[in-house]
Amino acid sequence: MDIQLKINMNEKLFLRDPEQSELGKKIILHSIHLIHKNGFEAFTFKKLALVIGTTEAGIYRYFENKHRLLIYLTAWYWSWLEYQVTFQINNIDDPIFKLKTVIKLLATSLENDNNTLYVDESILHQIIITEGTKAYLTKRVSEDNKDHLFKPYKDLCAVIGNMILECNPNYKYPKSLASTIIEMAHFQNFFMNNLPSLTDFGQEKNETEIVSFLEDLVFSSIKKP
Amino acid sequence: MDIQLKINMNEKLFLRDPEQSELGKKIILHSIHLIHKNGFEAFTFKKLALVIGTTEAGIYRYFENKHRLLIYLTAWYWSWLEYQVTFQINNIDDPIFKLKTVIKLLATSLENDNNTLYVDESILHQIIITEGTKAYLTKRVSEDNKDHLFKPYKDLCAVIGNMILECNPNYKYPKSLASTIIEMAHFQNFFMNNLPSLTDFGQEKNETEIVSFLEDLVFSSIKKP
DNA sequence: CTGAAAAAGATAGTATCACTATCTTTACAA
DNA sequence: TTGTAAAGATAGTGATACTATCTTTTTCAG
Repeated sequence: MDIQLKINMNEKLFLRDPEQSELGKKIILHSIHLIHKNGFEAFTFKKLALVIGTTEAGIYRYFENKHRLLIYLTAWYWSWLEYQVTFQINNIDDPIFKLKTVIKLLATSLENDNNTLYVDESILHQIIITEGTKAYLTKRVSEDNKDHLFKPYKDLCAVIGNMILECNPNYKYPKSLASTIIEMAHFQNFFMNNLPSLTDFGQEKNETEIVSFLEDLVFSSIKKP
Repeated sequence: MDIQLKINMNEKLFLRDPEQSELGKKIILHSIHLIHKNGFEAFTFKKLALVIGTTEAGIYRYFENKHRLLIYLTAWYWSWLEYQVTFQINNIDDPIFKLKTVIKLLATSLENDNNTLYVDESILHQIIITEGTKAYLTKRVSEDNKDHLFKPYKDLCAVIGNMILECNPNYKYPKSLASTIIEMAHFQNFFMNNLPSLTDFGQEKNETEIVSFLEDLVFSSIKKP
């Protein structure tokens, strides 16, 4: 079975669709590697152009600027993750199991999904941990939000929020708990690896402990009295 | 009573101590206002110099670069907040009350502390919400951590972690829960004001609801069985 | 197969940014 | 009075974040 997964992206995320050309796919592939290697601040279109073997101007035809490219990558990631969630909980009724599946997907390293040829999901996951919040922690967040650039993130949050309500329809903060799970899955990972005294996983550096923490947090909160 | 609060800062945070001169204090005061107004990305030493009436080179004598200045501001903020916590829980024994005090301090707007003349804490609080995580979400985080630049943040986290253990000595994740409280107090505030569908407070936009959410989250988690 | 249009490549230019260097002036303290 | 540290003034450099334009290549419809 040779199935290709195609994620439909909001057209405002780019100037020219990078999935429609070889150059565009190279931009996605190599921007992920470059941002992972040097961090988003040190990442420039000039360096990217050099690696790809094109010119700065060539990349500007696809993305307005590097911030838009970051938003594109995060949007892609959240869309892909929502698909993974949908796929893995298919035919499952137990909302507790669903939530555990989501937590595991968020908090553990991903094996690469061979259905997407030019995106390395495990590296992208690392990028989202370190750089993901920078996509929306800006002065432009409201304008970008009006263009629906954060829809995939909000959709995933809504999906998780609904699972929480399935567990306990009376729980008062499903959306806030959902965004807490998402952010903390990543922050606890970053802390564990970089500022370990902010976590309880500094010795082992084991992602399964993050899963345990998040499960404890979530199921304590939504447990019916 | 005219008491001045002086926060001792790690010397690696600056090249020349900004608290020791008029120019230094102007740098702190006006950098806070400029970052608040235009965001950290648009903030430059040139613009700051123009506002203050000095030169770019003058500011470089105090701070290596704008990222170091951001780390300084965050370190100042967390030190100041730990002092507020210490002050407010003085003579209190009930660990539940202590935790509630911390949550309120983290999650609600601060009235300006007149004991610090050149820092506007309520604006600084806003900055830390939007820009605070950018201080450590970098490739340099480990080096900066070795220089103890994040000590105030880690200290506050440890204080909160100990309160959690006072409530329940058997709770398994005191530090991770502490860092979760700190980050979520800020993130839920940012979401509420900018991406409200990620929270359950979008209608009211009331900080006390964030407090309720965090209290529910924390006390559900650490409750003894 | 041809011709038009779209994409990509090549090159150049500009304003701003992120510094570094150096020289002069001011302040204040021994 | 003189030495020293801070601040001011000015200049310069290489990188960044674009924009513009012109040429070449590719594509694909007729």
